[in-house]
Amino acid sequence: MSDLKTALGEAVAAAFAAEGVPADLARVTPSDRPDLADFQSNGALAGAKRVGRNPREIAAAVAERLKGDPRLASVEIAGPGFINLKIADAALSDRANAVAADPRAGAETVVRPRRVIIDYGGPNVAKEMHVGHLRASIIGESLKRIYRFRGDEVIGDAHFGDWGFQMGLLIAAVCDTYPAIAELVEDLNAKGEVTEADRGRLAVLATLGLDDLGALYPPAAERAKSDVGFRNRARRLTAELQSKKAGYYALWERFRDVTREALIRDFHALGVDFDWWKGESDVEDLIGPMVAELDGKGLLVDDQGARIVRVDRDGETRPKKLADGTVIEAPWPDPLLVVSSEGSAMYGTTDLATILDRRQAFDFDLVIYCVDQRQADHFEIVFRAACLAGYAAEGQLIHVGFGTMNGTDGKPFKTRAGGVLKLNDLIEMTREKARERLREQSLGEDVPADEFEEIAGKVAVAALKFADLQNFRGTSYIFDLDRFSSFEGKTGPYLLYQAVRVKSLLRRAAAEAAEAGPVVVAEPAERDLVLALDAFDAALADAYDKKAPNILAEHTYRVAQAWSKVWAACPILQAADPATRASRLTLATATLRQLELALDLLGIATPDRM
RNA sequence: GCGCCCGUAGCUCAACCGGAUAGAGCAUCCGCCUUCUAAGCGGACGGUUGCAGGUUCGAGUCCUGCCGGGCGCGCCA
Repeated sequence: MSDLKTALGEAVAAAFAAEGVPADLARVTPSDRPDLADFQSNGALAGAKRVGRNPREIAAAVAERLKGDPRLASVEIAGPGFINLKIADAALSDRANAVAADPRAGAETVVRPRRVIIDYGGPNVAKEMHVGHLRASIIGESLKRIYRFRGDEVIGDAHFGDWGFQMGLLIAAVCDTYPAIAELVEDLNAKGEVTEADRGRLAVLATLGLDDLGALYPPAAERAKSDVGFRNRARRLTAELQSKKAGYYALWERFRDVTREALIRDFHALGVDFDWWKGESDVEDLIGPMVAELDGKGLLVDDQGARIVRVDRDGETRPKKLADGTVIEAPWPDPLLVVSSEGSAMYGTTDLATILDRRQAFDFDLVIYCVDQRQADHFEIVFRAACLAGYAAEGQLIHVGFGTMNGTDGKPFKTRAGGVLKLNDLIEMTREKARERLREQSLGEDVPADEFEEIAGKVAVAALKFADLQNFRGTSYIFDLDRFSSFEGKTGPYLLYQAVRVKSLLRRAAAEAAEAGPVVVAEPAERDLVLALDAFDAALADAYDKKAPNILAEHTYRVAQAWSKVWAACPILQAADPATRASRLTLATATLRQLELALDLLGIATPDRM
């Protein structure tokens, strides 16, 4: 069952073909002029040049062929050759009934499902989430849901940053701060293993919380920039951890576990859940054999003491400025640094090994990296290396970049105090605002305390997520606290509110034993609502193809708005006659289903009341 | 220096392979609750799409050059 746009597209294509104009030009789109038509086709304009005919003449001939179509109330030609189509109310009613009867609310599935991994979220050990993580997790989560709903087999992977130089920094900082832990770690290092007898002593590690780690890491990272001795020590500790020295490894396990546990909880509160929590450490064992394999394939080249894979193709160069100021033509992209001059694996090495791991664990057709746009060059290099190594085919690895969240000064967002705003603080702030609003509605007295909290949480998450998702992912935007915690206008809570009003209405209808029946579209507001509902599949397909949840967000808002207008203009339970009431109840049910479904695909849960 | 992204209403953002009169929300102003949740609905105000050229029947969208902003450019991740 296809939507009106597709069905009309086929009819127009047939008419074009019959006129000898390429049918691929016969695209039907929602009308730019709702006052004149529901849909339009601009194909005659594009086709005129190709076939050497006047566009209006083509449009007239096509229109003539379309006039007999019972689904069309009118076919008109306007301007230089636009074909304007107005749908008959009966056809609109049919479509509404079809959407109402469909558990998927009119959405199709892909013809050929793919195996897809979506890498998103970007959590790291010892780092509490801040507002910057909002985009990374929200966009990826929505893409995961959209892809899965369209029929692909999808794995969401958090790709936990738990292995690397930052771990050495953290070990140094923790040992300097907590002598008892330092003593235990040295002891275990000396023994070379952790035995059953050490169980009790390990309890001291359990006192380390994410708060402690979060407080220790930033100053340590800062110190490493200027203090060469400290930096070298952290490097050494990193290497010793990576060789799995018992004490450091035990300490690191605590870092990993305490962080992962807290992050899983925080992500879940945001409606973000991963299928895989694979860490960078999980591919550590693959790196040695992988390097040997790359070497065997002749891909590794020695360069300034390091080992690299060149990924530039013939003739790909760019002017490059050297340290001494001279400019030379150098290959581009830069090579992938696989082994540093100190013999350690780098960021890109781990990423490459992760691709290999994913190939082995889940024979993917596609991996989507939902990561900050700033890493575009890095991924280009890694992807090319992966193709050269034979881990992926051209086009199977995609970087879906997103812009940064900036402050009003145009730079990455900072609080007034100059620090980062913790994601949990932002959520709690918004949740408190939701509680206040609920108390004003005096809903607080009517619902149990736990439901009250649940509603406040859902409203807060809806506000934050929708505020982000309505922006195209690729562009940076200015983070405005007021806008993110706003509940009126084009916001998440507005969308929830529309769905909740329908739920309330349907509860009442059930109590009055009011029956639903066939939809018969009559009022202008009803027409607009059905046209909005009809556009679901197109929005979904577009969001899928472009990996852009904002397209679905926009659609969802339109449906909510169209419903709100019906609500204001068309009495439902008090409708003039039983048939109208039955029709509107069906329309309400269909709208609710699509709204809840679309919101769910955006990662937003709908409460029963608010 | 080189590359990528961006510049649209007072503010924050949209705009479907180039199409008609560039759309929303917020803010401001004016209306609408004895009837299904007013977190709502209706209306008004608000634009030389950074600037200058070019391609086209037609450009916010494509090309060139400027201006302004953000980001990136092997031994951090």
